[in-house]
Amino acid sequence: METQATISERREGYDPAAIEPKWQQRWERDGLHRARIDPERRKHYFLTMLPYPSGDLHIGHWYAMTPSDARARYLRMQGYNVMYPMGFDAFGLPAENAAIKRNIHPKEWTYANIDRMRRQLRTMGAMWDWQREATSSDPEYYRWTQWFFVKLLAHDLAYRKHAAVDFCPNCNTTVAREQVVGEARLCERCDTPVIKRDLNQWFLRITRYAEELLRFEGIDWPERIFALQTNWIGRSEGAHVTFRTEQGDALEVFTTRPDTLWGATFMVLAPEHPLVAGLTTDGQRAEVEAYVAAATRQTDIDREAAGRDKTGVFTGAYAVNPVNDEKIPIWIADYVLMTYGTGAIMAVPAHDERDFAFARAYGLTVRPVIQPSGMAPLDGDTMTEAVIAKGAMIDSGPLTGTPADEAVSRTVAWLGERGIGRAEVVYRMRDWLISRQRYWGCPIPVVHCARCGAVPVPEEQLPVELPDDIEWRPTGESPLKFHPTWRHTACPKCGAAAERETDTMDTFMCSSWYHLRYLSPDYDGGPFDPDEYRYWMPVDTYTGGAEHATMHLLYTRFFHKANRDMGVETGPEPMLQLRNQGQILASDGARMSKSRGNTTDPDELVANHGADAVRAFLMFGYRWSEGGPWNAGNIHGVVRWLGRVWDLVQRVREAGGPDANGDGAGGDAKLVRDVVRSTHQAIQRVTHDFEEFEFNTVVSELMKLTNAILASESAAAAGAGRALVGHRGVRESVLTLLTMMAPVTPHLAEELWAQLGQPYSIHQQPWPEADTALAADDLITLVVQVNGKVRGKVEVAAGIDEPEARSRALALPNVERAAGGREPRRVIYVPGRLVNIVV
RNA sequence: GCCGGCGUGAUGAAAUUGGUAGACAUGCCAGACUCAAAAUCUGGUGGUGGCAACACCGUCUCGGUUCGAGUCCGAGCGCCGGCACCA
Repeated sequence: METQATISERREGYDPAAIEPKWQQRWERDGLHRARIDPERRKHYFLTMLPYPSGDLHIGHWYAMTPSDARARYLRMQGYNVMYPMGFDAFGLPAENAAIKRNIHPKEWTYANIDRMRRQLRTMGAMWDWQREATSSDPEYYRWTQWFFVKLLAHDLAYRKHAAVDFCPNCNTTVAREQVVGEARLCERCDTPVIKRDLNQWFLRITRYAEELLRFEGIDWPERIFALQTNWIGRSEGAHVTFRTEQGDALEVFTTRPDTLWGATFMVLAPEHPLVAGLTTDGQRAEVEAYVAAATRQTDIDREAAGRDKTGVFTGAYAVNPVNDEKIPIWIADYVLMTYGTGAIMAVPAHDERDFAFARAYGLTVRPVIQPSGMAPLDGDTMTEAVIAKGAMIDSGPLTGTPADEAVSRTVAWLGERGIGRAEVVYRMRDWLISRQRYWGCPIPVVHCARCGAVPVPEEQLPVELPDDIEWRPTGESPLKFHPTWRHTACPKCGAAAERETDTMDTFMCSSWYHLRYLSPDYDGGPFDPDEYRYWMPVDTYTGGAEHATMHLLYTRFFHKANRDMGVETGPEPMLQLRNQGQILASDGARMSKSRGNTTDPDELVANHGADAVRAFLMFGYRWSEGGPWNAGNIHGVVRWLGRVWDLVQRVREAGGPDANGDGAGGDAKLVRDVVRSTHQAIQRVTHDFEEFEFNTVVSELMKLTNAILASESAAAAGAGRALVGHRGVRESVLTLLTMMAPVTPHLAEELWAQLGQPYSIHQQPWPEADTALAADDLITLVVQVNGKVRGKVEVAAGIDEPEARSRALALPNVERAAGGREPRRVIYVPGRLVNIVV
């Protein structure tokens, strides 16, 4: 760090600490970043995921935001009317934990952090329109979060139910299924294993949108996100089949293999299945009750661990298989989950691994009803594993002999005709649990009335505000519950004394619509101003981390679709293009964390090198989509580059005005021509790379252009000793270089632009257009291969024709030697690229 | 088990449609400037052999297609991420 600090400090002139705040203030004063509706211009809503105000901006924020900013700036120079807003996802646990630990109010903690982070964010020199800032913990904001909730409730998209839910004992609150991570079932926030609790909680019916959420047409998002969301939603096609118990109760099951129905030799219910108690015979009751009790006590980790020995108990009851009226025993076992399908299965041990293991463990019949081709005839008594492969149906009553490719469809049709079953699609995704037993969140606007039940707070009474005076007790219940007065209110419907809901909402609820609040953060006639909505929505580009794939990114799509169906929004999707950046890791490859002490402080980097260097380095040093370990040394490259650009511009100034040296003559003319060509080639590549989010090559092309100008300059100096930079073409190239640098290093570009007497602001200049003719090479290097191996190169005129290229290639001594006097059998000529001589 | 992604110098990484592998940088080596160092500038830098011209090898491995493969196809290995007793 110490050695790097000296680089920019000692360079004469270029002092980022002086120029950066100067321009930031000027841009702000001039409202350069204000985004206003302008029907005459193409709009572009560029959105970056908003930060949680944890206290300090870290390098990850810079990595996510400054390349995004560069691209937003690029688009503005391309002529788009760009809106680039910023805000804070300000509700959440850390504030409350700080309150408990340090006795500071969450509100105070949060807003102090926001002030601090806003200051830090400004040092990035990003083009955020701060007048569109929104903070989710402001009552003016969460009024509308509540408004959405009430709407969802009115449209039956929110409901309350008593259920076994995931509870984090460390965060002291329930969490959504999406917020439980991995096989170990850890809390997404704090890595504590979650436990099950039976609670009355609020859910949003995201499952109603499962099918639509699987369709990604018309949105340009990474395939990876589609895969993650598709996995998460977990669609399964199969059939719903109604069995009957001997007593006549319907026993519903879902199966993906209706073609194996004739092989069902027993049934299995989840221990929690509502029919268990009624079905169990007196003889089996004690055993069944003991098993149910044991299953209830177990955690999901134990219960859902694959590969574990199967256990279960016979209920004493029998079911009737509707396809053949066969009587089969009903068991209970914890490998069947109450939360998926119907909580009951038909067991086909011959064709399902789990059922097979269970059947062998308890001596139940295994009956093959599918015979895959090319496999020896299956024998239920001797087979050692289930046969999953599809095959022709055997031993299946009227459908015996149905070939593999028709087995499922014909069975489903057959079931339908008899009213026994129908095709069904089942999803793994669950409804979104939004209740949180915490204080620092958006209150759920519901009043519980003894007579009227759960009554939504009327729109005109919103927001239901959080009380400031609150005590924290780590009880696992909402602190709001212990407030002396807050929860007592009158039922909005009947006026009787009633109690407020004391749980608050999942903060993902707040962030599901923040892009709408940015449209008009001060609007109070609705969550957003419809005029702003019509102009700006949908979001054109969205950038942020892929870790939100099955949480925020899924929730926000759901929210949008629900809003559309409720008449609040329009269009199929909220965000058209999504790009994910990777993560900056510590230099040892581990995740950066304050507790590990391996973080990189962006403020310090800015103090040492300036924001422009940090921005440029973060773009240059990584594939943006990948990220990687922090490497402090590599920033030297961009620091040096910026210094060279600065020095170059000083020499251009010294050389005088635009016409100081005209266009040059003689040897200089060629050098000027080289510079111009490099410039137009750079425009082509930089433009392409900005479009593709390839920021590392954006910067490397800009460096290359700088190097090309410097190389021509020193060649001229070595020749005639004149200053090449005085030529109009070179001066224009330098201006073009600055223009293309403007999105990457906005302060330096603006400063040097001004120093060259150009009109303020460089950020309002049009993006340069490449002239194909000027970009064209007049000399090209042809690679000459013999039998596909490079044996030489020739410099030729760009317009060379094939016979000429061929004879030039064959004339090379090394080529002659490699050919060894043999006659060419074939010559492949790729114009502008190579000549391959096959002998 | 299923579904994604990735694998290139000492390091970060480049490489339109298959067409000079390693652009642009970092680091390192040498030189210039300096009393010296830093900074800056110049040159070199994939491996092996050779004074050199040059040759051979080289993009995780093996095989294939092709005049030509980092890129396409097949099989495999390794790492990372997601899902998973999901019927």
